[in-house]
Amino acid sequence: MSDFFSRVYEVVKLIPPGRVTSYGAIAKYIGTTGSARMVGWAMNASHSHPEFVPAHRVVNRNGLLTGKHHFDTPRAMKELLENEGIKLKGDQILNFNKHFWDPSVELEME
DNA sequence: AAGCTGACTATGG
DNA sequence: GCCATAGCCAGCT
Repeated sequence: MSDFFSRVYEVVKLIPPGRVTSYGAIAKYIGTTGSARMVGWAMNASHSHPEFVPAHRVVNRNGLLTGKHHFDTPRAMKELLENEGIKLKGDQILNFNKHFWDPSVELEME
């Protein structure tokens, strides 16, 4: 498996409960800024990962649950997020800025 | 082997 | 402010 995927999974697993981040933020943290698609692709391949990857905590830059349809059930993502205390308006995360978790900042990585 | 697709993001009109 | 286009790169057909 590529290191890229391992790093994505590692970062995603580091996302605290009740927090969310964006594909772009993860991509930036890894160093593949601009390749946010690859992060999403890694999520799609997360089913090949031996450990659970909280992909439901990863949303797009708008705080929209774009990847919900890739879960077992379309509402699984929403249910998981609400279960962690995140309020949602349909597929849109409310107070997204407040729940936003930037690995480049929170992990104080340089 | 070559081309298309995709869980994104930024920029331009 | 919303719609269209371009850049990104690895996996799948």
